[in-house]
Amino acid sequence: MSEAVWRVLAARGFGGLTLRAVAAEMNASTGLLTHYFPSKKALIAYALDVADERTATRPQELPPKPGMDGLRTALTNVLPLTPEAAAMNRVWVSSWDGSLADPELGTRERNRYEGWRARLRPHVVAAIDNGDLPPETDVDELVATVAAFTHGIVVQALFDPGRFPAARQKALLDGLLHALQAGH
Amino acid sequence: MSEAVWRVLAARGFGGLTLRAVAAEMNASTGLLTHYFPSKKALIAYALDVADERTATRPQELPPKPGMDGLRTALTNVLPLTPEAAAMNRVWVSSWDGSLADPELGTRERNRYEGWRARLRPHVVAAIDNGDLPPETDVDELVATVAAFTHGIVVQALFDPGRFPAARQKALLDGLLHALQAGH
DNA sequence: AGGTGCGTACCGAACGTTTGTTACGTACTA
DNA sequence: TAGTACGTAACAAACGTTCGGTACGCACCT
Repeated sequence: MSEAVWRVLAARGFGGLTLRAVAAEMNASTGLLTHYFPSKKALIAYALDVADERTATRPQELPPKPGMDGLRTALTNVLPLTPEAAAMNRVWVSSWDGSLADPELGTRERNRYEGWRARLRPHVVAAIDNGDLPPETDVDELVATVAAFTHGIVVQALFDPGRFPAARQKALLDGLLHALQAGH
Repeated sequence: MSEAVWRVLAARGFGGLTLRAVAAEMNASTGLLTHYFPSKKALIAYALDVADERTATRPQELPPKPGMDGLRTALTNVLPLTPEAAAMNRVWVSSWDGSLADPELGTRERNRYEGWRARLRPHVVAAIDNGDLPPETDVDELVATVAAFTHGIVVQALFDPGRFPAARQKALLDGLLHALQAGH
């Protein structure tokens, strides 16, 4: 079931997520879908769950050590460096259309962002403790900054993969982190 | 006509852009719409034109002087600091769903990004000439970086306006630009 | 000057398709 | 027997698209 939903998501985005598309993808009837989902909104919610889970369990590079390197790794793991990672990012970006229109989904996306920033926070704190970042650094501001930068690179890379190959994405991230260190 | 299209876009996003919605918005029939647009894709293309024009002619703060201040102004003008600017950004973000699914629209969005970066470029060059940025700065990398950061702030602010009020958005931008100067 | 022809602008209705949803039937299981 | 797990069929609504018809204006002809 989650497999079929994900395949539809990857192929057509959230805008192309329909009961029949999912049913066809698993060679089943629409009755099966309505049996498990009382409404379309429930299907969308489940699709977001699927995306959440695929995001959480995706292959990730483990942070080598706390601090700046850990932060770099955490952000690198988000970038569309592989076709699979690109597909995942495409799904999330495509979800923003509906999330901006529906307040309920908007709240969910806001919480998702909040969770991501919360997961980034310890790395920044460790980087400060390590002396990689100046002690007077405002943690929340820096977290929001690197999160913004990373998603900005994601979007640009999705629309122009030729101009933003994996190597450049990583170089851009390195450049930003280096600049933020300020006292190297 | 462009007024009606824009109202639909602002209220329901690109996902909610239908012939009937536009027709209703201008108290006309669907026949009028099909008279001017041979297909739905033509309507979408026109809607993107409308969005492009509203973006180009939106009220902007003029760059006080070339260099870092000019770059800051150019980026500030993009941020969703007012309800109108937020509506405009919402429309653009909502357009990404379709642009990721349709190759033709994808190319168009890629070119739009390219144009934006090209417009940012002179400011970066001037900043280097002024000594605001180190002479060894890679212009294209820095342009991509500030563009990424800005759009990343846009998305976060759209989903969490409470946590990203205008003052914080500007403070975050200032913080980034300050960090990029590196030799103050 | 006045009729005629024709392209443009638009309406209103209908078409076929796709959508989400509902209802009903059937098989299996406990 | 009761309940879960589906399939099949139909539904109304909304969609993009097509089409016949009307009104208007401008050129042309006599």
